[in-house]
Amino acid sequence: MNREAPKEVRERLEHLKKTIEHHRYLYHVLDKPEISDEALDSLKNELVTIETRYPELLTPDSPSQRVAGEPLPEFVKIKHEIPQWSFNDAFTEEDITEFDARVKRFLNEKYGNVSPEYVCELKIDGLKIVLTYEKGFLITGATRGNGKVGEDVTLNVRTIGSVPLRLKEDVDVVVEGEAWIGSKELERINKERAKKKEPLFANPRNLVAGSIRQLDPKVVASRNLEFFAYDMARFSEKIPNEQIGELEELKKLGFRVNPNFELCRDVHDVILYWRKWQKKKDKESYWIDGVAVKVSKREYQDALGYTGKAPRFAIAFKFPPEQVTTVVEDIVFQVGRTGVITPVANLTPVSVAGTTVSRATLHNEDEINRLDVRIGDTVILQKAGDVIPDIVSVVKEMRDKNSKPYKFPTKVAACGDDGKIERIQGQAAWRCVNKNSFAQQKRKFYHFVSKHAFDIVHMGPKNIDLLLEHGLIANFDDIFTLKKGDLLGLPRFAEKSADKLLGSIEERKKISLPRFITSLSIPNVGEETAEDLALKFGTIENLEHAELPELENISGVGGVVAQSVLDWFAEKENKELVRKLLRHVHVLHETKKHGPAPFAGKRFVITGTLPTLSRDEAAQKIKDLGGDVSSAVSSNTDFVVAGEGPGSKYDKAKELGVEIIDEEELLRLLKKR
DNA sequence: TGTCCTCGAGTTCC
DNA sequence: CTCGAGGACA
Repeated sequence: MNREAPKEVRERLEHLKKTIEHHRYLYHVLDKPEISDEALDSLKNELVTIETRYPELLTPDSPSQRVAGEPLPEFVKIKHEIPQWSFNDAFTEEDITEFDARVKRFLNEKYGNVSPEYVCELKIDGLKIVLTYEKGFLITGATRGNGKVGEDVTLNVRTIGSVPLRLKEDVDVVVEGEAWIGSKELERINKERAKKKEPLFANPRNLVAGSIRQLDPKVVASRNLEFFAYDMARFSEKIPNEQIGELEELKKLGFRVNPNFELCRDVHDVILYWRKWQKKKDKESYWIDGVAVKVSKREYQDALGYTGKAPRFAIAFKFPPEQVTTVVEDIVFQVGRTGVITPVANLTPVSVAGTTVSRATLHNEDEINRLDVRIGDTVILQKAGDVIPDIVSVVKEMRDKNSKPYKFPTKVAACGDDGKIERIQGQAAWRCVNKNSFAQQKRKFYHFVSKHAFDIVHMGPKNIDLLLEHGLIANFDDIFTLKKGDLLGLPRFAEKSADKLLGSIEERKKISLPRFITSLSIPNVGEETAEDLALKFGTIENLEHAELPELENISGVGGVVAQSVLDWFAEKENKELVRKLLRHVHVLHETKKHGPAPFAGKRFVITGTLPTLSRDEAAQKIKDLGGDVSSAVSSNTDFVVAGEGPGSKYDKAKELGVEIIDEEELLRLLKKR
């Protein structure tokens, strides 16, 4: 029994309906989508969820009641002799496991305990086309339409190079496949359209659908469409009894078949294939939105048959969407190590690109204004660089009439004291006026023990919080006077964990000068600058007494950084801190072994996950031989070392023609010298 | 002064 | 990874 829908839900439903209708109109009628298909899907999903929960709210005019793919009136309709089923969808590994169990249950009745093999093929994001051949000649080409009736697009299909007009054998056959367009071609066409001030295509599928449904075949021919065949029916010869055989047969007849299909022994292999392609999907020139999974044996396929709307022997195993919509529940503020205030949106948790996201940074005040994001807004969310959640835009149609622009606060409680904040002229960030807030202090501690500073392995943010809370540490040097007795009184701390923590502190009582400088949180001085300073001054005492001209003399250090260093050492407490730290810590003044430096002047950038080395290890090896490792690719970069799953740097390197090598090659270079 | 490059700082989830 | 800003160089 359902409760009656609350007012908020009814209102949200109305907003959803209007918004979806609006974007559907932009997409299908005006051919000018403003949001991605995935974002629109996400809104539709929410609509269906609400309607399922509260069936009394479902009305016939709801966008959820619209049948997709009705043929357009401009085209002659073709009745499909072979019904064109659509596949059911699986979105998660549980879904696919359940599908496998269902298949086995069904086959069990007839064949007993069998374990069917599956064929996995890439599901290309294009437009499904049905080709009918008689005696080897192409007779018609049709869109899928609603599955029973499609549009006759024969003239347009004939312009596609990879669709054979005549087969290699004089057979009758109906072939199904996907028409698609490569991303390069999409770019080319969009460039041309931009010149003519015509609206751009948002993605390849829009372009394919738009092209195939062109009334003028000449326009279609000017766009380089491609075609992959994947299924056959009504074959006048014998249809092979395995799905793979069918693909081979299609190749023999002269079709292009996507080469990345695989025969999987069981559902576990299917999942591995899916995971593999989820990572690799952006490397192909076509768009892939999932994996088509089919029971391989034709006999089993026939036994499984069809439900009312989809085959039981196959399923579309979709990749997680990379763009979804969600709601901004609140905007909160974080205080960084330097006192910078970062606004963060708390979101209704959603799954995007395979992980659940509940927070996203809003960067700064300007970004909030640019997006015009407000609390309660429905927003489009994606992952920037595959990791960091990023709010792309606000779905303004979903916004309440009474909502007002978000006003950046004048006070942030976490800044302590009266919470006052300031924004320095010409800078993007607001900062706490109070430089000693607890929040900021905490962040400095995180930095002090972090990997590139003191690297105290078992001292993470959790433990820092705990120690601060219990008043066991207040200054950095307190870390080195911790006693076992102090720790044992803390929750979650017993013999073992206490020993471990004290052990890792002990290990770091010897530290290199660059790391020591990095750990101090001197504004504008990071790892790289710390290295430069260490090289120039040799000891922390020399650095402490450095003067402005000396500092500015260093390449990479200008007025701002130099003053920043001077200001830091001018503070009495900071001098005191260094003095106290040196009581417990031995700073190694290693005389740099100036071995051979064959990589001198060579600049490297590392991206992705390397097979054996971590990125830091690889960087160290390069630096040992005199090479430079920088974080961004530019025309000055000599080599990009790319591993598994590289990001935008890989593309940038390609664009600039920078040499790309893998770990193996890097190691070879390192050895050779 | 303008442009390009590099570094610092902040970020999320598992 | 991305953004902003500091620094080098023409």
